[in-house]
This record gives sequence, structure tokens and C-alpha cells, in this order.
Amino acid sequence: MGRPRAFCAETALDRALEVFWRKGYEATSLSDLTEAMGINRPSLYGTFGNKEGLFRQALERYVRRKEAHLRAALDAPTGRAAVERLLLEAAAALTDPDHPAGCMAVQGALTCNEGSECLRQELERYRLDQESIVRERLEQAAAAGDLPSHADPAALARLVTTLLHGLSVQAAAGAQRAELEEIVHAALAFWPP
Amino acid sequence: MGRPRAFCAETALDRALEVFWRKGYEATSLSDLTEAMGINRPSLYGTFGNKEGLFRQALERYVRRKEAHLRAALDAPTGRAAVERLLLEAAAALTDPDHPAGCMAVQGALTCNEGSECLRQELERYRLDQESIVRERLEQAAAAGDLPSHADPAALARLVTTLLHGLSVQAAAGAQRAELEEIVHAALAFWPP
DNA sequence: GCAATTTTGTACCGTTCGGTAAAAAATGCA
DNA sequence: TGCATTTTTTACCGAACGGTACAAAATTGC
Repeated sequence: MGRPRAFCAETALDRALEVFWRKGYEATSLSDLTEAMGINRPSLYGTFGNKEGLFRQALERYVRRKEAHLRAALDAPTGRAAVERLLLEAAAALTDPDHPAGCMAVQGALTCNEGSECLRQELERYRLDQESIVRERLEQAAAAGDLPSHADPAALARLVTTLLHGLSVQAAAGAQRAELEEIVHAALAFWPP
Repeated sequence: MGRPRAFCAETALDRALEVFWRKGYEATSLSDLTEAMGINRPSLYGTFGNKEGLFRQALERYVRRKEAHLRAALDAPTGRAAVERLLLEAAAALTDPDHPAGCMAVQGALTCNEGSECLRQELERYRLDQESIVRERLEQAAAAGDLPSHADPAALARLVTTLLHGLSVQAAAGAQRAELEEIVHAALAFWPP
């Protein structure tokens, strides 16, 4: 009972997600948020707690989607093919013109330096999850005799995620999709077929 | 003539550099700066213009030093050895306990989203310079028949700098030197000796 | 239709932000 | 010693920040 809310919370959260993604946590003001979400301040606080809570929920939403894409991309026949697909799809996603360039978690991790330590831990957790997903796929590949002889799945997973973060920085700096794909191909040229 | 200034501008600039490096551009307040630099506001404005000018000069200082280190690291006998030294020294520098973790240019590029577009261009320029330095060394290596047959120096230079940016993100997220070195070794394991 | 309850709109809170006006203090030169 | 010049100090500016008090409006259960 009570007065029903006049907006869709999920839609509003998506709008907030986009703004945080584009401007970073600190640089996004409550006025930016309420304008993009089409609601006013008390509604925001009533529904999402406060700015940090809103960011946390937006990030959660972003991470869930990203991890789903990540798992889907890794569903390729060989270890090499899985990593290739992963990196090429990342190159596309990081430069998708329908969204801000780069990765929200990487961007956000660096834009809430100090201040809310809690947020950094959240972002750290996301990056570790991402690494685990890649590592599991590579362990599976190793068990199938499907990795170069020198490769350790754990170290390789860290290398791949490091490359992903590097691609994210390039994208945020304005690199185009084709440039990122060139980088991916240069990397995969070292990986025997 | 006139009253002499009571502080060393270079020392003050180094203090400001450290604060910007640690907190990012937007998150650093004038109070943070004046406290760290040991001067008061009008002295800061009289000497460095304004916050953006101060950041620009601090970044310039940082970049000059970094590029000197970069060129020195690349002074190794082979292309492979040059890249190995470059990456290993980056792993050390990015986690140097005497300085904030990560790379100021990467950190700063992402923490001054929108707002001062001019700053982003400055940071873009730095990253392109870095890439050029690596590319020149790799072209030299290619001329000496010192690169894997599949490798294009330009694409390889972009790959190396992308890896550097990824390492910077890992460092900023709290990775230790040994972890970064593992990543570097995992990468170099793909590069035939 | 009348409470009870929840959301809405408006208007405001104290704090901090980047930046500056104005006068006092310290120098070189006459 | 005075004058011009530059830096220092102190105090302040308007604007924007994140967050909230309060009352009007809209719903459900009775």
C-alpha cells in the first residue's frame, strides 16, 4: 500500500549505470544522476540508499552481464579459440558505440581511489572473479592437452585479464575497435595454433 | 627584485605530483595540494597558474622521467631482451613502495574523464610517445632480424604498451611486484628466445 | 470516505570546492 | 631612506557538492 512509485527502478538503475560508466564514481554528481534517471533526489535515496549504494547496485548489474558474456565467449572448442573469442569480443564490447568506452569496473576502480575503500574491494572482487572464470576454462584446456607446453593456466589467466585491462585503458583513451583487434591478433600470433 | 619566494618550486611540484599520482586529478583538492606542498593557495596560483596547470606541469615532470627510464630499459642486446627488461622494470616501478602504485598517466587519464578534455589529449600524447619509443626499438630489432617472423613492430609495440597499461591497472588494484613478474614471465614464455 | 502509508515535489541544510581581493611583509634599486 | 615590485598571509567569494526535512499527493485497507 501507499503511493506507488512513478518510475521503473530497473530502468532508472540502467540509466545510472550508464552515467557512472561514462563519468566515473567521483565525477558523477547527484544532479547528473537524477537528471539521467528522470527522478528526484528523495526518490533516489528512498529506492537506492545513497550515491555509494546506487553505484554498488549499478556495478553489480554491470558485472553480472559482463560475466555472462565472458562465460559465453569462453565456450569455444580449444583453449586458444576460447581466448581468441574472449579477446575479440572484448575488443568489440569495449568500443561499442552504444555504451561508454572501456570497462566500468576498471574505470571505476581507478576513479574511486581512497575515499570509499569498500568500493575498491568490490571492484577487486570482480576482477578476481573474472580471472577465475578464465582460469577454470584454461585448466579445462590444460587437462585436454590443449595448451602450450610451457603454460600454467593460473599465470596465463592473469596474463589474459591483464591484457583485457590494458585493452580497456586503450579503449577509454579513444582507441577504435580495429586497433584493439590488431593488438589481439598481435598477441595471438605468439600462441601456436 | 621583489620579495623572494620562500619555497623551492621544484620540490613543491614533486609533492604535488605525488598527491595527484596517489589520488587522481579530480579527487585531489586544493587543500590536499597546499598541505602537501607546504605553501598556501595564492602562492600556488602565482607559481603554477591553477589546478589544471599544476597537474599539467606535474605530469610533464613525471612523463620526462618515465620516458628516460623507458629508453634506458630498452637498451638491451636483442628485441626480446629489451622487451623483457622493459616489462620487468615496469613491474618493479609500478609497485615501488616509495611511490603510489600504478602509472600516473594511466590513472590520471581515467580520473579526468570529461571535464578537461585538454588533459586527456595530453595523456593521449604521452601514451603515443611511449608507444613510439617501443616501436622504434622494435623496428631496429626487426632490421637486425631479431624479431619473430610473424611480428610487425608497430603492432607489437601496441601490444607491449597495452600490456604495460594492464600491469598498471593490476598494480593500482593492489597487485604485488612478484605477481606482476609472473605475468611478465607468462607473456615472455610465448616469445621464442 | 476516512485513516494509514508510501512516494512525490520543493526547498533547504552544512560542507567543501576552485579561485581571488586586499593588505602586510620582504626584497633590489635609487 | 623611500619607492617599485613581488610574495606572503588572511579572509573571503559564489557555486556545487551529498544529503535531508517537510508537506502535498496518491494509493490500499477498513
